[in-house]
Amino acid sequence: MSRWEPGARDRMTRAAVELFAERGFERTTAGDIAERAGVTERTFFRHFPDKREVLFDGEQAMEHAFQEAIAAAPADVAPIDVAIAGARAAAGLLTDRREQAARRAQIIARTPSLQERELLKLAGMTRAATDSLRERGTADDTAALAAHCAVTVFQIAFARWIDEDAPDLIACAEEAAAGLRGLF
Amino acid sequence: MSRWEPGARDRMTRAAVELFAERGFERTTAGDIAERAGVTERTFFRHFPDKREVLFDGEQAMEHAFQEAIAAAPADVAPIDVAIAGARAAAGLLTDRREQAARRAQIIARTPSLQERELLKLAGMTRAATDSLRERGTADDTAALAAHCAVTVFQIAFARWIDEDAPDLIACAEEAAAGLRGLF
DNA sequence: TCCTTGATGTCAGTGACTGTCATCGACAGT
DNA sequence: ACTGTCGATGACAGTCACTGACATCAAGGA
Repeated sequence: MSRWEPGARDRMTRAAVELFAERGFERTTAGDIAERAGVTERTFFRHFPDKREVLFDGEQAMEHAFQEAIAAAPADVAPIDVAIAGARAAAGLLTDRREQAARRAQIIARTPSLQERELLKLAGMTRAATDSLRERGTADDTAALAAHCAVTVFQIAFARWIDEDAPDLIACAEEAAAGLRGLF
Repeated sequence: MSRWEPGARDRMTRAAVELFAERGFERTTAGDIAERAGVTERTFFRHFPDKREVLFDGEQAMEHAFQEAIAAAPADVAPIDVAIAGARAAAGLLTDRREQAARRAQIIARTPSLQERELLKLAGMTRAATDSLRERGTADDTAALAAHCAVTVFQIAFARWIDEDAPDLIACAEEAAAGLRGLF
């Protein structure tokens, strides 16, 4: 038996989501989260660089899925279709966790400072997608535009999935992609 | 003659830009800015809700220009073209101030926390554009997609204007819009 | 047995904000 | 000129997000 209970990081994320849902993000201090998780505030900040980050712990996985799907696409597919395939892959990581995603989205929607962080993560996805497209030979400008479009598809699909009780996130992404094509 | 020198807000924005350029955003305290502007820290926070906001004082004007251009567009123009006309209008507010915009962009590029704030402002522009498109009868989904595309055009045009010494922001926007159409 | 390592606790400190109250020039009404 | 209100500011204390430095202690290896 170790000196401390294992799984501290996981306890902190759970405690944070609970407390944010109960009192809201701003009315929850880092000390509150740490206390509920059975650690000190200092330990909280050793695991998370700031208080917001505790809500964005899985984002890097989506970025990876996005990038790998782009890298894996056949060479003769058009950049916009490659990028959208990446968005679909990222969406695939969420399909099982709809309830959790909805709770998280509700907390973020109520808190401007968390919206900022979410936008930064989406910008990170955009940059990652842009880089992946470039590596397969897409021109810089085209890559950036296609990546932005794909992230837009992801965002709009996610919003509809949560807000309108749509059953399947991937289907929402297809719809959004179709809508995008329909604009031109 | 009044009790305090007038133009306190303007002095604070100037002082902030100077100090951020000299030492960087994080190494500048709100008290530093206030001191150089000849006021107290408390007064700084009466004018700006937070330290970052001092760099984003003119953003609302761009949002208005964006919205009004959308509202003023003829009824028979396609939504994506209306939205891009909005982006062009917003860009028009910057054409005269290239130097200032470049300084600001450099500060922001060095500071993640300022990037977050900028992304939030861009998201505000997207929402405003979406609302304006809806008001002229565009379907919700179409409006959101077109607004996202227009803001993307704005972003990419701005980046090229600053980074690649392009002479004219509006011309950059035309190029970006053409590139976007070329994706489909 | 001793030493190292890794995760944690403890504590003091900085800086971004916020609430509250006092101050004081300007301006209007008398 | 007298007076009262108003708006912008100063002064000050307080909370909370973070950070650096050092101490502690279980586990595992030499």
